Amino acid sequence: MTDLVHEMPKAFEPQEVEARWYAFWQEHDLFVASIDPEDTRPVYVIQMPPPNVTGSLHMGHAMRVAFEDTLIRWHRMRGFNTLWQPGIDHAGIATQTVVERQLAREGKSRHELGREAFLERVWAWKRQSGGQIALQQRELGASPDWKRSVFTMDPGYARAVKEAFVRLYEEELIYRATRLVNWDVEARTVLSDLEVENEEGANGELFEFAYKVADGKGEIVVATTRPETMLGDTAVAVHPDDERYQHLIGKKLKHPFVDRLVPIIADPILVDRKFGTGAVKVTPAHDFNDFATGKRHGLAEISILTLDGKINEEGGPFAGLDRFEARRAVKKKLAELGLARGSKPHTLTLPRSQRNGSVVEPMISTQWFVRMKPLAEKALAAVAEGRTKILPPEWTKTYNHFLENIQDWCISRQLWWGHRIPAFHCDACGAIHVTRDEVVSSCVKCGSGEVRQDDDVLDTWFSSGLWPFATLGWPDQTPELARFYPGSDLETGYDILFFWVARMMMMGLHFMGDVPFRRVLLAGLLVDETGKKMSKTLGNVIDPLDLIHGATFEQVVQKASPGVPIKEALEKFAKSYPSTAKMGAGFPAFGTDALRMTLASYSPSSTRIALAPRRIEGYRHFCNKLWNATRFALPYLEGVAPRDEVPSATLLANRWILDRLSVAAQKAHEFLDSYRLDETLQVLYHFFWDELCDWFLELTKPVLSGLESPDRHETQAVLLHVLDHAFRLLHPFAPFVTEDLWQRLPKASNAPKSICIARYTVEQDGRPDPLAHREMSVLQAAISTARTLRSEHEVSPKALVPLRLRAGEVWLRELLTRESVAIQTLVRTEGTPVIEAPGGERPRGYVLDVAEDVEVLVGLVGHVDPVKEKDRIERSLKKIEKELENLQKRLSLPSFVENAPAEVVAEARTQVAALLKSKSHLEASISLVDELLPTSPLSKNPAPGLPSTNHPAGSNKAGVSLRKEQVLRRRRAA
RNA sequence: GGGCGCAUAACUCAGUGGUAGAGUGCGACCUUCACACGGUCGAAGUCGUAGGUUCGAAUCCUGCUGCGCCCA
Repeated sequence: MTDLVHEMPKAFEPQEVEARWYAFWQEHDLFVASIDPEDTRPVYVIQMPPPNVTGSLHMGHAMRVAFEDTLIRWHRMRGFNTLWQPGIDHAGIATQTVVERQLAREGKSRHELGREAFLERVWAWKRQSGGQIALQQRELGASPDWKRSVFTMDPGYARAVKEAFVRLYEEELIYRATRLVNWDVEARTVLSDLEVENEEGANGELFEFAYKVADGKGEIVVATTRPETMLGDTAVAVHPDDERYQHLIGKKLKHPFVDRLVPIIADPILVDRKFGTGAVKVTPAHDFNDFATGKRHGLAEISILTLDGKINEEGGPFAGLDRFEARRAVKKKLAELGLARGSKPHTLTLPRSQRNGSVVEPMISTQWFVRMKPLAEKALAAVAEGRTKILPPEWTKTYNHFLENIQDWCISRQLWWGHRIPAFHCDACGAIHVTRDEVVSSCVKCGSGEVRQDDDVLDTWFSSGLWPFATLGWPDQTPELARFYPGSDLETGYDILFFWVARMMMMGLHFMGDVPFRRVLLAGLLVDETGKKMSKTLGNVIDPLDLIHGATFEQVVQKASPGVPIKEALEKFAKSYPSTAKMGAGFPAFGTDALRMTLASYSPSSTRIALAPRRIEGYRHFCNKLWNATRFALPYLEGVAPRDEVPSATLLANRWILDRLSVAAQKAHEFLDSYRLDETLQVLYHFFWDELCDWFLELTKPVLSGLESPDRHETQAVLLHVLDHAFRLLHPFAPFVTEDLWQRLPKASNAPKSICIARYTVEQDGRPDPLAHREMSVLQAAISTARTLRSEHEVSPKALVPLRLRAGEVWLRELLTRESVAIQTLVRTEGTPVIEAPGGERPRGYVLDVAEDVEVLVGLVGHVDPVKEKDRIERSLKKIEKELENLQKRLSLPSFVENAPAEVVAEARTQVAALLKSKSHLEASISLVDELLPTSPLSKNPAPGLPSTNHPAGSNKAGVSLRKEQVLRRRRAA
């Protein structure tokens, strides 16, 4: 028997366990989604947000796995045909940027290489590092159907993207237009509105300068935060009602640098009379408000910037300068001309590229757009009608607001890496031909051979928007599509609600005629301990694998702040994670299971999730607890025959733990169903640690270590059953440790080969037993009370104390007698506790407390310091008196008694009665303190009588947790 | 400017009208034959602030302060 114990290391070692099981799962093909027509299981589908091909694993990915894998494993165990669709996104700008940087280090540019060679280079890089994340996701225990993994540049996927584009074009939902767009001068591409981040509170200056009136009479002073744009000014606007400028409206100004006259116009929309000088320079080609103003007044749109952010030939003497150099130069020149009118500090909102942080320039450009209104209407309706539910529901408002105010979506990008737009331009006649054909050799309109494909590629999010059906073979009608569309749950961070979720909704509804998923589960964003987003700049990024395998802080910060001197990086890191100051040299190996449970333990409604390494530690301890409970149990399970039905149980502990199992399973189901992984985990943690380990195992130890007997057989069967089901319940959260331990249990010959496909525990796998619950709560209260008495009197844990339990009701005495071995063991009593009817004299040197109608008397002679004891009692008395006062005050208010529900009033009265009882006990006890001395002079005197033993019924209700019960009892008792 | 959210124990967080909870940390005792990654017991919170509604408010309403996010 003892050999089994020695087979398991004393402590849980995650690395060793994790390495074994993933390979096992893959070998046995446990994660496959079936398209077998004979397979009639219900279907459950999650589309995994595809990580970027460039990306390295970060905490966000770990969180996706923690949530989605839990839901997938849960459904798989419930007998669903599950599809967790994995994949990788080609991530246009991000990937192109990475490869361009590599080239730059070699002193080359993509333009030197040419389009074809550059793309070959990107593919090579993709082949080399593109599978990295998928491998790391395996370390997180993810269980998608890997064989179905899709890359968004796969030929099949590319075909879907092209088809979607062509159809939308044919339906006139895609069009080409010249607009003012957001230009990323660093990446040299247009961006959609969503890819521009507005940096609020940026420090800038408001620079003022004068335009001279062309007729030489006077000037007008304008203010700007971007002086260089004056090179493109085509008007100056004032408010039509502004008396200061009435006489100037309609006059012309002389541009100081270029040969142009600038009209003064009146515009009530653009101009805020109170801002600056009340006169506004108008640059239609480089400002969104000015663009609109230009349209209202028919102004010329003069673009002054090149695609890489330099001043073009329209800038006269400033041509060729970078936009920021030009800003300085223009100011200097204006000053030289005596036109500068000073500047003052000004906070402004700077538009920055989400991708590279460069300041975005509004530019006039011809691009492809998607007409969003008709698509958005359907997506709005689908959520309004409940065809797709958003959880937590607060996000629905945000979703609606976005779609109700949606602008057309610019989908073309001036990149090379991506899905090339399937449009062909004729250089002879200017015709545009959008087609599914790979090659177009002559113009369909004029027949000219001067035809070339559009140079641009599509926004990556355009292809991502097709994900739920393009991964399943669309536009073909595949068996996969028939079976797995629509998906069930879509889980992701709320930050891509607009980018991805809303667009999938629109595309899914448009192309498939149905929503892409039934529920959208939005999770918060991981931030550091100070609440800041994780970013390279702050140096607060944590590689989840470092938490799983352990790492020194030097190793951690080398990844968090690459290239930064180690000391500086460490400082940054310590600032972001103050709690790590107490963690020594680095993170210990917490293991995947602990990390996953930690991530799952946050409420889904929190928008920010501050990763606290200490919290992970708590779950590692929990894994160790699972491990050691099993290590304890295994020797007793040798030769026990596993059966699928609930074992019969006659002993209280056995009946009780089956009751608890039933409740835990029921709650687990309820919480998982409503996406409360945190609540589920809390229930299971409590079930395993507090109920199974602290009470059940402790209570059964005497039986298990005893001789063979029907009781022992029964207990062994129950022990096996509850461990088996505890592991099943926890498996979706902690796949590795539960698989390992579950495999160690004795199993029937027809048992599933892995816990992954074992049936998930349901309520009926336990056995509800209200009587056992009631009896157990009495037993727990009696034991806890005795322990508290011991401890509060500072009796050494080693000492054995005499114990007497007195109860008026026969069933209670029978119960306590039946459980006297357990009581003796758990309280550490001297001999068997005496169970008797109340009313007898209190023996000398015993202290008394009451728990659930049971008087608990602990003999303390020789164990206690009377002075300390007196102190203790007085402290308790004070507390009780305060509480009594509050309760009695409430009860004396007629308004309370009349209006509050009867139960609440009754509860208050019960509490008062109990408190009064405790109070009199305590008062009696104080006078008894002296007799606690081993040789008390008072010993000759008989102990004063104790108050009546007919205690009112306790107010404990079934269902009150042990902790709660302890609290209630403490409040009442002394 | 508009909108959303958060503020609860030292820390990280639960808690949708009945008088405060968890994990970690802290204190005391215990190296008891599953686990010191443990056991038993304990201390610790005017629930950001000021009002209001209510018999009763951490919870509902309003104002304020601080923090965060989104949109324009």
